Amino acid sequence: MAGIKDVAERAGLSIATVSRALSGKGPVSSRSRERARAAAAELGFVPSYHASSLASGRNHNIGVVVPSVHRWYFSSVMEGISATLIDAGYDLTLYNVSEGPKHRHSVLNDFLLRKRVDGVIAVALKLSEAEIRKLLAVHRPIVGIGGTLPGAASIRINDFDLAADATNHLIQLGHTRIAHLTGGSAYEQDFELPGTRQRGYEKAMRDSGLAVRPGWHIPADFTIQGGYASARALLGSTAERPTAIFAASDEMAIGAILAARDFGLRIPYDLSVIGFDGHELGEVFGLTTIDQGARDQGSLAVNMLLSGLEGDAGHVAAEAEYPAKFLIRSSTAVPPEDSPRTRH
Amino acid sequence: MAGIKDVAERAGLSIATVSRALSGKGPVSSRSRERARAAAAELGFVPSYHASSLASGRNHNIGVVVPSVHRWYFSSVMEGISATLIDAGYDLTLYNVSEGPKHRHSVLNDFLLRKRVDGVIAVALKLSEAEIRKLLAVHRPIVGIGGTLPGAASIRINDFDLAADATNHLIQLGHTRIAHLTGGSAYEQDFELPGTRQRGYEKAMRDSGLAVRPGWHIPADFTIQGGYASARALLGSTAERPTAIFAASDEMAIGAILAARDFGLRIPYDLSVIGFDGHELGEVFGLTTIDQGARDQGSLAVNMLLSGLEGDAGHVAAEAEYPAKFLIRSSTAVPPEDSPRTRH
DNA sequence: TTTATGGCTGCAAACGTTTCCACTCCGCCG
DNA sequence: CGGCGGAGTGGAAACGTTTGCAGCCATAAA
Repeated sequence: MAGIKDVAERAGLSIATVSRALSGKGPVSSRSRERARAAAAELGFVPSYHASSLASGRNHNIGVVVPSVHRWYFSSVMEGISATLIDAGYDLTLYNVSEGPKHRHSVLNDFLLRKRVDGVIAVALKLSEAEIRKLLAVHRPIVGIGGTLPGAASIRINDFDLAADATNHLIQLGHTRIAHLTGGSAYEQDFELPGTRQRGYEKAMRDSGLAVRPGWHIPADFTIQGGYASARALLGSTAERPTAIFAASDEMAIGAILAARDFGLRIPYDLSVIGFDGHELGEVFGLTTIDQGARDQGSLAVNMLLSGLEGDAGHVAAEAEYPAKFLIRSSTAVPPEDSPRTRH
Repeated sequence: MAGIKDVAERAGLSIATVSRALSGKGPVSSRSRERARAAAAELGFVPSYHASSLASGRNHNIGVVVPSVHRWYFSSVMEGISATLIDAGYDLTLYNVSEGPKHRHSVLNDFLLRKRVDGVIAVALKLSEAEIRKLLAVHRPIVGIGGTLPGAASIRINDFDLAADATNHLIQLGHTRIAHLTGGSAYEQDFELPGTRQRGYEKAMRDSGLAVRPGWHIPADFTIQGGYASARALLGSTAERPTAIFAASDEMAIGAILAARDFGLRIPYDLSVIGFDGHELGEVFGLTTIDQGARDQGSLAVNMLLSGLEGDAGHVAAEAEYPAKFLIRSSTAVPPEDSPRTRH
């Protein structure tokens, strides 16, 4: 393996000059620059990552902590993050802590403290203040996505208002019996948005003087399967049936649509369904939803991080609210005229 | 930031001893070990990643190259890889090249050559021999998943035989008019398995003397949306309708089921559908499929890589075939008795 | 008592860059 | 015409570990 020394020899230059020529930092005559480049190319020289990081203190590496890489929202964000990082010439070190608290703990207290990343993006992770403090002590910038980080920058959507908007959309159509599919408790551990969206739903209901029936916000786990199972239970029950469902994720909404079909309910005539997220699959089902642009949020997070890294402003802009788009398709309509059968 | 020097001073030991004590390599008296540990803990010492990598030549970091992190198969494999790596104390550097050839090229010819990873896992990527040669020159082990890598280790399932099995399952049920949903051409660029599965399908058909009608293997793009669109086109056409569909992915199979429902076809009475992969969602649809244990393949790849790294065997075991499981659920049955209407 | 043995230990040399500093030119301004 | 500044260069000191080597001191064997 050729080192910078070999390049210097071959180019007839000093190591220092070659380093400057290849990195683009510092003044180098164009003649020297050419020579250095040529020699490096001939030798197939690639600078040692560790040596240069050690000497410069810059890693060109961003750590990303996610609760799962398998679910739609996270992999969407990841796509945005990874594409933007590659373009910027940065590595992306992935810490997927889906295996539970053990991994979460070792990542936060071991892996991430070894100063091998220049910054951290935490996706939908509720970090404690102590955890943030420790991270900030080692890495300049941290940005959170989908959840505020006390003391660090973050980018998020307004889950509360948007959930209220979604609910209001149904209310304005004339619905009064609106159920809500939300996150399960296991999910919640590290993740505040299910709760936030649920509160948005409750507020909209209350503001319109509508009852939030206890049986009508149902934990699912944000997946199609979960939404399907919960909606089956809901729609199959002998109690009065809702005329609309607001699901806190598109996946659960799709599950609800599938369940409704099982019962022969036509969407949107017998049942309106609105989701939340902007899942590509929503198109197939004509799902009305709120598109939160997960992918773009990832890109944005990277840009925030990198600008805070390059500019020595030290800390990154405090908090950015990402504008979500209301997407009205064909899964929501006015409620059925005949107040549907009230069994029993 | 405390360095090893500070720890040594505090513990009243030499730097060398502290290093050995903390890393566990080399002989250290238990008394020294205790002292070193205590001092390190008190100072909150975390060894510098780059310095130790530079000195030791070991990175404790694996590079993973994937064509996408957003689709089911890849994110499943990633889950397995990431969990196993964290347990082993390794970092995972993710190179997601879904953005196309530009990223693919810079990752393979730039990012990965800077010796910052100890090994590479390439998922479903068709690497050229030249690319593999360059990688092997820098990193000892490389293992591929879901695609053979000439000259490197790989772990894969037997796509050809399994696709034939799936097709034969339908044939044995009595089906003769069997359509196949396969990958699209854009997808194919870097990925050999759609073609392989298609050839398995064709072989099984030929072996049973059945016609492979040109209009009946249809490109989709491995997604639910793609499968849905293709199946709609297929089932809605005026031509003779197949009684069974073999989809090269579960997602496409699910799309086909949704499309069939649109046409009022009952699964499996009017139409049998078999998938391929082991997608969790298959359960909801009662999808008969071949579970290829994507997640476990990821774990296995890591173990192969790490054992080739720790043992200085140099190269990793050549090629492992992962056993897939045939999962018969309720989406396949004997074909309808009345040879269904042949329109036109 | 002497000599081998072997576990512990510390010194110092890597590892391969980046970057500070000092130095030499050269052109330009006063 | 002298001094000044700035571009270009090279030497050498970091950066913070790991590890080869050699020395040391017990203990066991002769």
